Amino acid sequence: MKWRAGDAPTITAPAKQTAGDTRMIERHLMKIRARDTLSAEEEQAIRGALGEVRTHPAGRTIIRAHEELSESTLLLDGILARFKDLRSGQRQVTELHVAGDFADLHSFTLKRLDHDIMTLTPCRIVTVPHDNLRRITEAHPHLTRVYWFATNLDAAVHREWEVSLGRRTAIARMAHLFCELHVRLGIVGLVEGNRYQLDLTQLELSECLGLTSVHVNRVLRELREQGAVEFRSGRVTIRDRALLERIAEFNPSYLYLEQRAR
Amino acid sequence: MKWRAGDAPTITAPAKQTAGDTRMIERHLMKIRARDTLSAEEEQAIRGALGEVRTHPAGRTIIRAHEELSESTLLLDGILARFKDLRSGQRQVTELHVAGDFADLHSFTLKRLDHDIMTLTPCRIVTVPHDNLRRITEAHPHLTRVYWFATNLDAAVHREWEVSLGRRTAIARMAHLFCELHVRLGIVGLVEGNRYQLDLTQLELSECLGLTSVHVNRVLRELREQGAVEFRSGRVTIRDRALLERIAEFNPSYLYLEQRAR
DNA sequence: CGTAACTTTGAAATAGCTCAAAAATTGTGG
DNA sequence: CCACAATTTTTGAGCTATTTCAAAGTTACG
Repeated sequence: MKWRAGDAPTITAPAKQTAGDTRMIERHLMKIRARDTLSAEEEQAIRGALGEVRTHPAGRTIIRAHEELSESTLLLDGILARFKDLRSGQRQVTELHVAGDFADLHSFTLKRLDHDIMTLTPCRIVTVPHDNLRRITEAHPHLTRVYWFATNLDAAVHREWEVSLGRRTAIARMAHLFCELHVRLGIVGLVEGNRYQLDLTQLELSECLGLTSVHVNRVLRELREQGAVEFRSGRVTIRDRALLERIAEFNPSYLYLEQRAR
Repeated sequence: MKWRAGDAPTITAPAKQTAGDTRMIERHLMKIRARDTLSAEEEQAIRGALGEVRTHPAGRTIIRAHEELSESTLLLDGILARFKDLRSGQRQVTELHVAGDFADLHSFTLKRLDHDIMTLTPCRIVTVPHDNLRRITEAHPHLTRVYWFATNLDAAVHREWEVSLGRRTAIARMAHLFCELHVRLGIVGLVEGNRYQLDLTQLELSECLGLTSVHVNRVLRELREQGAVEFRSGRVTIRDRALLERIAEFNPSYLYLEQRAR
């Protein structure tokens, strides 16, 4: 079952682990290295900044708007959603996060968030205390830019979603989201060929796309019938990537997938 | 007349001025000080980072997507729009910028932008070379956080626009934009009582709101008839702020208008 | 003062929504 | 491992917010 925000939170036993586990932040490093270089020293600085590892079941709001935050959350596994609800109960997801993403690196400078963050699937996360981030900004200018870049990348995703929400048709929005996630999950090694796991309900997809779940259902059928992409039991199978990207008018340049000079 | 992107750019004679002009960046400082404190030394570092002053007429695309950038643009006067066009010619504005905003501080870490930026009114800007920003990040950790915060604030605005575009009705979107600009222009001293200058066409408003200009026209009439707000000849007059905010479901917390600890 | 840009209005069309219910799937306790 | 309960998906039928198309006013400026 998937829980809505507002349900009583279940206490999650924080599964403390050795934060230095070499493989743990592998996907995070893959994401950084898709765009920049990291020195051994910088990698060490990142590892040294890690706090506790925790696991959360699906459907938990793990960060609430307006709460003062003293750490950021790095997603190791699972899918997180940033979202806002209107009084009517309508929800808009403003970004999805995948393994390797910071869910709320922006809380380092904002101190509190203007939105909630919830788990859409079971998630493993590691905390990064702001004090440690501050030390990084004082000692590692390049690494600071790397993380500043990461928050600017979130903003670029927000902009592309604004274009989808404001101007793309329902089918193009859906196609665009599948394209984006294909790229983002590919970067961190979570795509096998033309397939990737995406354990969201059609309601959750609709909350990303500014549509109703009923219409998402119809749009998924249309995409399937056109032979572009299939979404079934939490798995996306891209049948015709060129077609899908044409429907979406997808241009990955907003994901900044090129190496930058230090 | 307002020019569309794609028109031949007119050469703008860069009006070089003494970059140190004390008042010049006043609005920029007001914006920062609405959320943080600045030491005299930091203020000096900002002034020392300024490059050339330029003026552009309305309707010029002053920064193009994908171009490599070596400086950022601080808006001194006027209104700028970040936008993306679809193949159909439909345009989505992803953020409006007002005096005191950096239009593209994110280009410091991104190196190139995923969107164009154009002047919607005549604009005066001052450039800030990235080399100077880099020097700031190496010598002024707090000021670095202030500017990182500024880009995170842009992202917060993007998120709120995603909510508008995805879930708000046309009338609420329009009302919300008027509320947002009332606050943002107020911060930099550009609101007189219940009125502020906003020299945009209804087409430009529609490009912000994911609507057609025809529907913007009808929505403006509705807001006027309800007695909430009037928009006439480039001027917004708020007749009933409480009503306007109720229509918009406006909550300014996403604008982070509180002082933060250094 | 003429012309381009912008605003306003009307009428018809439609993409996506709402409401409702059935079918399929998934998770759970026994 | 089964059977139930809950969740999720699917489909149908009617509805509506917003778009489209078209044309008439209005404003602004060279």
